[in-house]
Amino acid sequence: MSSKSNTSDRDEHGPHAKRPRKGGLSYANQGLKTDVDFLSRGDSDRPIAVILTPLRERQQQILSRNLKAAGAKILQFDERKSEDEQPATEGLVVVTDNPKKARRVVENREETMKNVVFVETKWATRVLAEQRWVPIQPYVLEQTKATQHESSTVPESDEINLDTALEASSKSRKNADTLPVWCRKKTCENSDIAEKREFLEGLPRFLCERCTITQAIYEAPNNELCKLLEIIEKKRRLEQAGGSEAEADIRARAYRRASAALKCVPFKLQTVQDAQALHSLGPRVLSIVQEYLMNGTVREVQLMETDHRLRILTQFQSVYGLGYVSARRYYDELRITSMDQLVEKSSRDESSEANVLVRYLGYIDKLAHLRWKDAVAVVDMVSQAANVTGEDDLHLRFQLCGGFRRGESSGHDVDILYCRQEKYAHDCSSVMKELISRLERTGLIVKVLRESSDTNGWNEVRYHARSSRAIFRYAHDVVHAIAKYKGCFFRLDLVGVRDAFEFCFTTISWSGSTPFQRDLRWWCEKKKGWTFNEHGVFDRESGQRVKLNPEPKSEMDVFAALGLTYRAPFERSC
DNA sequence: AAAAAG
DNA sequence: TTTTTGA
DNA sequence: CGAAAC
Repeated sequence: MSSKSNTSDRDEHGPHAKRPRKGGLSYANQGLKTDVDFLSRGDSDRPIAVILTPLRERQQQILSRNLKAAGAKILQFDERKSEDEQPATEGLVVVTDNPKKARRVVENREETMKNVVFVETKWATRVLAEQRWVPIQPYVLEQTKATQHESSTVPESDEINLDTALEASSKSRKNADTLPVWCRKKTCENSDIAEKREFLEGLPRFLCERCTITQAIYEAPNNELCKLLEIIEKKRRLEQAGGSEAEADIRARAYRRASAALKCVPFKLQTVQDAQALHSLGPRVLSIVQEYLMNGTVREVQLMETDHRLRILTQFQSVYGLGYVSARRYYDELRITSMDQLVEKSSRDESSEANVLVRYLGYIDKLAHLRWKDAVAVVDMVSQAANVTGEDDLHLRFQLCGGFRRGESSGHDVDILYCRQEKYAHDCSSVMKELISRLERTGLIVKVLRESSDTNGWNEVRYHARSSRAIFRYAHDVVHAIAKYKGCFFRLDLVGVRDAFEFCFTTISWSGSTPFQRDLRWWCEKKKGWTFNEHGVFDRESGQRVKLNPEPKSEMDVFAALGLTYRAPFERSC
């Protein structure tokens, strides 16, 4: 898109403008047609400058990277003063969670700045979610004008400070000239029903074409409903609703898909009609949605809390090695009706089946959820242990995947991928055994629950899955283990990619989320006639590897080669 | 359970 | 109405 | 080889 055409209709991008609808995608552009520089035109022709302060580190990283990509100029203000490069920018937006502190920081830094506007981080999130300019007015926290501070007596406490500022802001809001252009326009509320409906209907069919930005940073607006739907999903699986396991799975999955679809909606659903406009919500799910909107609760969900069997099954099913089938068998046939009984009886069980279970159950009461920060630290430890031991360097690179890569704040397991560094990529031998032993020696891995076999020697593997008939040279090395960090135990999954060129496909696959992956693979099948898996892309007919050019080296390359708009990991949390 | 294909 | 739903 | 689990 040329910048010239932008200039001509710049005014129409303001808060209130009734913009001409482009291809039916008005509310947000979650489809393929992305206006990359939608933040680059603010007041005059200067880019909009955005300061992020003070925010949690991870949030700041994510917002900063993406606002910049959208064309905004990012000014990093931390406590210590940095150097020069003053932006003589008119429109300065300060994105912050703490207006008082932010104001102090900004004032210390810069006297010449005019028209500073403090906005909630929600604004930035929405801008990115909708991929377009969003009026900041409803999100404004406080407005500061340098001239007004000088005239007013210096207030000591923050409370007073805030009060006067608010007063000033309401005055200056009327005084249009002192404000950046986007503030001069009147409020544009997102309660415009027609616009909402149009947005919902305009969402692309496949989850891999949408983005879910709010998930990683904030609780999404429809989070409560999503959680309820996911509880119903679990319940349907536990109860084996609908006869066979497969039928239960298909029906349960519909609820998961509905939840996933809702996670791409940047505003809170008010009516069933809103929900109806969404893809993958049919009559059954809508009746649940209606129940929720009317009562705030769903009876089927409450059963999960009241019913003893369902409660115990839920506990069992969370144990490594126990799926829905085994959980039911233990409860219904073996009459094991509590976690304590499970621990006791399985320890007396001699079968090899129970072996893994026992290994895991030994840690059951010590297992803890990790925070994002810890997961990142764990990757560091793994990397250290693998490469710096005074022994031969394994030349590995590591990649955090799973929920933590998508920016989720906590999780019960850490997924780490590894392969040889580029210089050593020709070597496809397995290092799994060596890596495990090094991690055991450093004390990170406490117990190996399961590891893939045949890692020695050539190990050429041909997979002839019925549906794909795909062929690849090496199976991935997989380790499921229990690890210990800071006195906490948790599940650690390691995946070794022996053909290093497959790494970008493996990274996409292991970064999830599950619904995102399903739709990505389904999209490949439908739109391209290709089969996508953790090894690469294969032609459905011939089973041959599809030669993508240029050969993808990163996730971004893969999206590009497929013809999909790139979605950052945190945009895949559906 | 929902949507696409037949 | 039948088929498909990730690998 | 198929079921179950991840």
